[in-house]
Amino acid sequence: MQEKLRQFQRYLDKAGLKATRQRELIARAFFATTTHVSAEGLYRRVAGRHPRIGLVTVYRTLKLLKDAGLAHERQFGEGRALFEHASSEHHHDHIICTECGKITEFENYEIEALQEQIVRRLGFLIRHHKLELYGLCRECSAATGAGQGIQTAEAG
Amino acid sequence: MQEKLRQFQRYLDKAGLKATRQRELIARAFFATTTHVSAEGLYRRVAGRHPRIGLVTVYRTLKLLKDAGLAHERQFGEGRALFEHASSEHHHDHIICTECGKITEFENYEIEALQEQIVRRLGFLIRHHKLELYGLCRECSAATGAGQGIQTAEAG
DNA sequence: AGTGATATTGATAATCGTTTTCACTGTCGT
DNA sequence: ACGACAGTGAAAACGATTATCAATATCACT
Ligand SMILES: [Mn+2]
Ligand SMILES: [Mn+2]
Ligand SMILES: [Zn+2]
Ligand SMILES: [Zn+2]
Repeated sequence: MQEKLRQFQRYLDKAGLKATRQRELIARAFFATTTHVSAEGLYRRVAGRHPRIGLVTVYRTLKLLKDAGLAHERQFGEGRALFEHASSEHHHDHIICTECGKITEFENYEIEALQEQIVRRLGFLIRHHKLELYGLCRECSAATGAGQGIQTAEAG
Repeated sequence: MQEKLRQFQRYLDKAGLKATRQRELIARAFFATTTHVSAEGLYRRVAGRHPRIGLVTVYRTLKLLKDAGLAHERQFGEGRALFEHASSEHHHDHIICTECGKITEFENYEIEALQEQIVRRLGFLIRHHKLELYGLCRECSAATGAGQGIQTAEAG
């Protein structure tokens, strides 16, 4: 957390940007999150104790955090974007429960490798990809009484 | 095309909806497309010869076509949605050129199978998925002079 | 073919997350 | 401390899509 804050300060300095009170507060709140958070959600966390900060500045600071390589922006389905730490850890993809909104992360080397092959075959140069599985989590599928039989992945 | 139109008419009839002049014109224009088209794009095609049709009706008819199982709606990146025929053919995923917007389709059974495994392991019940690869197509990567060396898929 | 209940249309306004604008304020190198 | 200029926040703008609503078209039933 302290290290990430320092990284952010360093980025601002190198980019000739100013280290403002608001930026530090927002970055601190962001690094304190452990899940996927929306701009609005982060705003509420910050505004709780610092009412003078505007939602616009949260949007702007999140963009800076992305530029600094410290945040990833995700667009699940429609609606608002969610942000999460851009850990130096592994890349991961997501499973989203369409009922309760729960987001589960996973990583699968084989899928990534297969994507590689496909792309190379087609002559593309891949920059990034998006793999999202939508469905019901264990709890929600139990609750809605959906059969637990074998399900065929069919996509949209 | 004639068959798809008939399917649409049948759907409208069964759902107690009316077969209007506008719906037929819009459906006809949609079935005449061969690529991914936006609501606005389809509207322009129709409005060319039938200026009395409104964009709103295009949106509404596209929703009906989806409900009838004849169209798929895709959300690539941000911005407007694109629609394409929901052929009875195989499911497919997409590669999108971030430079020129070209969309290439592909299907890979192994990836689908791996997704199955992951999901089953996590206890989810999958409804649909989204796999999109973003990068430069052959032409654009040549034009921008990006090296043709081996590229590592790294995702966002 | 005519009637009437009601589904549909299209112009317009509303929505919603995000970005721009702009006058005022804060930061930081000097 | 000064001053250039980047940053802030309130409000307005944005862009794709959806809701409203009065006027119109469809179609089952005569
Ligand atoms: Mn994540
Ligand atoms: Mn397609
Ligand atoms: Zn759930
Ligand atoms: Zn291209």
